[in-house]
Amino acid sequence: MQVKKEDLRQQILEAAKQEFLDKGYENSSMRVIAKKANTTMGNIYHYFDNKEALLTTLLDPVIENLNHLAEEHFVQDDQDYTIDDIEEAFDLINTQIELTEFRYLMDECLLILFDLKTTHYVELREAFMEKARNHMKFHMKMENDESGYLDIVTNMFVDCIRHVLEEKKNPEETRQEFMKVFRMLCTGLVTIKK
Amino acid sequence: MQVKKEDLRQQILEAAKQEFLDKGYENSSMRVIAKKANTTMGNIYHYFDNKEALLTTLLDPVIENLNHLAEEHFVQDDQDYTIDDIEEAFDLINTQIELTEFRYLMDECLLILFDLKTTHYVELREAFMEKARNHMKFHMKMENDESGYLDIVTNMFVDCIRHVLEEKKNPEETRQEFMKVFRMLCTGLVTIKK
Amino acid sequence: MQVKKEDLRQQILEAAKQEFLDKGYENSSMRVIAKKANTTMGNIYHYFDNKEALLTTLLDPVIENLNHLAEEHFVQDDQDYTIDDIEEAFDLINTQIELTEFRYLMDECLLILFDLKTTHYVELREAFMEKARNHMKFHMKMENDESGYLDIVTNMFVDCIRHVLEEKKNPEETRQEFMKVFRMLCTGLVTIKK
Amino acid sequence: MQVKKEDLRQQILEAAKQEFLDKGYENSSMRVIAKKANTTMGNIYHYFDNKEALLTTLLDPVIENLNHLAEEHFVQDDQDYTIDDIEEAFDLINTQIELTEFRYLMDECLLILFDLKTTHYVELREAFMEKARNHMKFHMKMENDESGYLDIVTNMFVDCIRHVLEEKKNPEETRQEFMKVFRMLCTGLVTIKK
DNA sequence: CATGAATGAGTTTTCATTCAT
DNA sequence: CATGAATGAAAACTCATTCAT
Repeated sequence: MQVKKEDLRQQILEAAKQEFLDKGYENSSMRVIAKKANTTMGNIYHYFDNKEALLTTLLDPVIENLNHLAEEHFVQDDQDYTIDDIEEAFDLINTQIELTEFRYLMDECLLILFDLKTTHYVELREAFMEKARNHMKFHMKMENDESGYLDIVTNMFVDCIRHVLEEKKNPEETRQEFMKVFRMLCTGLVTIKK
Repeated sequence: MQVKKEDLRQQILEAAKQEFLDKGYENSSMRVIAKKANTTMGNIYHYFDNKEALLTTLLDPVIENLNHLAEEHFVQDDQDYTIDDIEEAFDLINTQIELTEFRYLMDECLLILFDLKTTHYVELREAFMEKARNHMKFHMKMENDESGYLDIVTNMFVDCIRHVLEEKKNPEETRQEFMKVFRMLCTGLVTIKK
Repeated sequence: MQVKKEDLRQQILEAAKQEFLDKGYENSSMRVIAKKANTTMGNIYHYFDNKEALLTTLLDPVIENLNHLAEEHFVQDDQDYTIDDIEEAFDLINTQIELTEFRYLMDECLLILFDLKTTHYVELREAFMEKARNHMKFHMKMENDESGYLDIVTNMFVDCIRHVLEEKKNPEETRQEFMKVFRMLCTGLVTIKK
Repeated sequence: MQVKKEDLRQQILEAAKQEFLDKGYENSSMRVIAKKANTTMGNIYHYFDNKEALLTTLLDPVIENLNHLAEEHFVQDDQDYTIDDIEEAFDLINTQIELTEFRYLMDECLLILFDLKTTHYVELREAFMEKARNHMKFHMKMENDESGYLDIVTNMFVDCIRHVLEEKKNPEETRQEFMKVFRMLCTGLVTIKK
């Protein structure tokens, strides 16, 4: 009946992750998570201090990855793309995406993060989004009066990630799907700006 | 101090709507809604049978509008757009969007619907999404093996609506913003297919 | 079945007071308090925000009385008593004790305060005790090297109050009992100092 | 790292004693005791049957000492003291207190016993207190109508012990402090009776 | 209509105790 | 002996809902 420590820990985390994805963190109940992890509520507290610790364990690596991404990718000396060199640029991105940490971002826990309504992660998330908006603003040479536009496009980029993740394919398929949608989004953006 | 019956009903609905938007339906508490509506929890139950009745009152018209939209707009004899006639097509849509029920869809309650995790509305929402996917599949002459792609694009379309609504501008501005993002999205789609 | 609001509020407070006296605040359970107050746990939360609010409602007036007492009675221009004028001094005190707020201190809740192990009241209590020690130090013309002695005597004074209160007699009897023990304590102190 | 059996047993007892003194028996948690004893909760149960067994091990010797004291000291053929021979009497007590089991009573566990709110020790404690009251009643030639007075004085005697113990000085200092307060208490008692 | 008291099941969390290893 | 995983009951507190007034 007894499972080895690390196994159960993973089972609990997996159950929590599924519940958080399904119901959202705030609506998930420890009782249900315990049941899904084939253990008791009390026992979960041997592995995690409290409900938020479950969230923390899942999201802290994600936040760290987001910060890495921001530091490494959101650098302002990149070229900006036009319709003329966009194909070329995509080839570059296509290669990068295989090499960089982009793929580490492809984690369902991102969806938990983006659905959160409470906790301090909301602020961390918004801080990242602000950076992403600034990055995109630079790339697209946007004026301040286009800020609403910018906001929407950035969110669509996020949703692009979101929906790729919801497909739950294998990493390679996920990457391709992401590139397909990303390309479409960028093409639209650049064409319209022209 | 006493408010007329219909007024209070609206106040309650408005408070519920704001709470549902802020916290999500499942995380909203009747106590807070009552407080925001300047009435008591008990009194809410004179106007609405239960918590779900609040949701129903808010979402049923939205569902009805979605169904109208599906019946009227998702008809298969529409022209499909190519890069060559896209400008012309947009002028048409631009006109339609002013005349048709599109504008009635521009209702924050849509956001409540799209954030729901439980209740039967999830199924109604998914049914509408399926229709929307089929519609888009036709427009874009997609093959079955592109279904993942299709799914993502449809969701992005939804998010386009979502984020326009979150801007909370006046109707005319909202419509323009929507058209801007919609045009970008479509341009990307069509260009890529070319 | 329904009791008027203020009645039940008092019932709950009385039940809490008895439980706190019996088991100590930390060991008292809301469930038991509810049962003793003939209501449900949930209902207590209509009257009081949480368990500590029960304590606060009981102890805040006590703290206030202690502060009044300290301000009014712990004044340093009092005469100090010697064995020679002690009888005379007692007559004075006997009168004062009838007129001043001393009698308001004769509240069982003092016992709750003195048994507390946690919460911020511990600090408030100790602050008062420090003042009382200083007051007694002045009266008894104590030197610093007698501080241990002082501490003990002050605590015995407190216990004098404590045990008078535990007798649960009517106010007049309580006052007399207090004076009897107080006189004994002071006589011992003064005689020994001589 | 491993400690010899008897050593660990003592460590656990010491940790329990400190916790019981700090938080009271009822508020102490086995988890904290285990941590303070540098062992695990489970392991405590190899040495002691349950939480109450910890208490029993600490308090049974104390109870036994109290019973010895009662049998040996609470004998009714003692002299009774008056104001005239009190100095002489104190010299006697001062000697006795060094020789007799009085010193064995000077055990912090007494404080645990006097703070207990539950368990059968409450009854044992009260039984001892009753004997002590009877003893003091005899010494002071009290009438029945002075029983309230008696109760208080006995409790003050207990508190006298309590506060001496809380000072945590070395045995000799403790004895002297006790004598100082004890003398003051008795002087007051006897003088007043006069 | 309106109030807010009342209920009971739900929530997260803690705790003494047991048990497999 | 020792570990720490596991359990189940109890803790404080919340919440949708009902009902007396």
